[in-house]
Amino acid sequence: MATIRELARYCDVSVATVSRVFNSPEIVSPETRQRIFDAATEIGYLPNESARTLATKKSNMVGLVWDTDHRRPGWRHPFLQEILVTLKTALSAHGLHLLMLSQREPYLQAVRRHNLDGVVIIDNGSQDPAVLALVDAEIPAVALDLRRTGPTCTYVTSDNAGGAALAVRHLVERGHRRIASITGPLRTAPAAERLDGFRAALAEARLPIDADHVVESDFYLDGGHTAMLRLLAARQRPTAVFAAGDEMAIGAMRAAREAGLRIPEDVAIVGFDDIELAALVPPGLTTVAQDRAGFGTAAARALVAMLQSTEELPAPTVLPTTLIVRGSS
Amino acid sequence: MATIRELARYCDVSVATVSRVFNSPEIVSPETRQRIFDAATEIGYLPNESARTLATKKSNMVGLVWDTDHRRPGWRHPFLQEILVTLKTALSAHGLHLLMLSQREPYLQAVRRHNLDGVVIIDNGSQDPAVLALVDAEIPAVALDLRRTGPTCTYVTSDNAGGAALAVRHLVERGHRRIASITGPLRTAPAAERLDGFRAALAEARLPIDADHVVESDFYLDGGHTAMLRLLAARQRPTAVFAAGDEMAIGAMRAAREAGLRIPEDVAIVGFDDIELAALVPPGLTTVAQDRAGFGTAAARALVAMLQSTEELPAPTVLPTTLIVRGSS
DNA sequence: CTGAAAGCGCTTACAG
DNA sequence: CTGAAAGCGCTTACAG
Repeated sequence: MATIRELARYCDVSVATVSRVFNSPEIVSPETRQRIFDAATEIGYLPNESARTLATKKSNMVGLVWDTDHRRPGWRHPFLQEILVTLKTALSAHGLHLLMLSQREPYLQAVRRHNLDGVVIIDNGSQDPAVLALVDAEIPAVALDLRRTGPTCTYVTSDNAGGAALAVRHLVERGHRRIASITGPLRTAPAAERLDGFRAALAEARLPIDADHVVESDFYLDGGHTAMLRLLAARQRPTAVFAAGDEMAIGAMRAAREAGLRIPEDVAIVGFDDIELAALVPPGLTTVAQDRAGFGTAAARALVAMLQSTEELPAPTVLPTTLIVRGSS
Repeated sequence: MATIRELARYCDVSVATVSRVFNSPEIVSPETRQRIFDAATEIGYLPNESARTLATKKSNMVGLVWDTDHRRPGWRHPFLQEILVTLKTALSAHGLHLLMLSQREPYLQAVRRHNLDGVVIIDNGSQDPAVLALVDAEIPAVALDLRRTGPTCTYVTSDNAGGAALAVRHLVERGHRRIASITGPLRTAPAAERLDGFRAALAEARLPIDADHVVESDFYLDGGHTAMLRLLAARQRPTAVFAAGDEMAIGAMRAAREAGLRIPEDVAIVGFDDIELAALVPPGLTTVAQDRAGFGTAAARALVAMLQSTEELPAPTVLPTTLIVRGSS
């Protein structure tokens, strides 16, 4: 590994000039600039990032906060992979790398030790104090699926309420008047917002909400199954169910089928997320699709904007949702 | 952010002593050690990683090589999330962080610029020269699902051949004699190995392999569907199909059903991976389960071993597979 | 067990 | 447009 000193000597210039060639090429004369670039590739010079970070306090790395043990180990984000791919790609375009933060150490410590430029927070619904510490410390941060703002914190989320309303309006159009909902854990923003959208759309249609017809669940398949059992046992059985996540919706479908009900004739079901399975499980799950690629690119855009200017905080991004009608409704 | 100098002055010792307290606590006297530790938390001192890396040439970061654009954008690893979670957790326990490497720059360059201690390579089946460069450069590396070794490179993989054999023997026991296979892309190690296992198990049972009965596909659902169409059109229609990936198996089931065949009566199907969907798609897909958590933990173990001693290269890890019998066979 | 000092490889005012 | 020099915050032989 050649160092800046070696390259400087090789080109018979000072290290300052070499440094400038890599950092502000425009301020050095075209000839020497080119000569240094050529020599750099010739002798295989690469600027050492640790040294740069030490000198500049900027690491060109952003931390990824992604709490993995909090929920049950098998927890699967509906589209974590897409988020990572799009985030990584979009950040790369700005020379930023993603560092996955360990949970064995407070995130804020890791941010400081590594001079991270910012963080992306994938929420898991926990009110993690380590995450709050990050926001309080005014680290540039963008949260996903977590409506948190601060002087240096913005967020990107789906239009959860709007998506839920889409689902409900669709059911209303199909003639349903007794519509129930299986919610996610209401401490999580997406679950709470989808419930809000559900309520708002029913109010809009002037339909009452039976207290028995809202069951809080956990976003998982078995949870949806259990919740559906409760709905089927309600005094007034709903004719349609909006499950705020596809896994729960599929669990609910299973419960309905086990109870001898036909889908959608006896009970219609609509989910949320549009996971791969939704298209595959007969008769096809009607669901609300999120903009999977949007999360990563919007998060990267917001973060880069914050890093480039501390002047104005980027506005939160609310990604549109779309209804996908399949056989279950 | 307090620096080592400030902490040293605060404790009235030299910076060397402070450094020792954090790096080899045993060589400093218990009293001053404790005094320095206490003062560190008191004034909020955290060692600066860039400075440490610059001085030691070790970054405590390992690169994650994960090619995301090579395949189609929507490509989903059957259990990428588990790999990331287990890898991250296991590496954290050794104070190592995971840096997701950008593809805009040759991996080797990033490794050098950031002084990465090693890399974990999640293969995507491409013969990526950037990956080979890593191995040639003798960077400590562990490859997943890619049988590559070198002076500083080992791997972890499932017992793909053994798993395929499990599937075939099961079908043979069920009385099948015309068994076909839908393979993954044969340039990938898992696909090639599963085909080997398929062949070996048929030979073991003294069953012939019809040339028409091996169709190369792509690990995806639609690919499995197309491949199954070809198998159903074979002169001798197979009575059982081993699809070397669950997505393909599910595509094959769909094709069979569309052709009016009953599963498993008219045609039995066995997959590989045990994705979540396998249990959910009626009548349940018999499949070969991999040790999902094993990849990450084994990879971390191997890498840590390499980092601790350059003496002996850890042997490759071959994770056992298990047959999970469901309704499709 | 502890300290003084050199060195890791950069960047960036400050001069010229 | 370029260079000399200080500084970023650590670690680690070398002495003692």
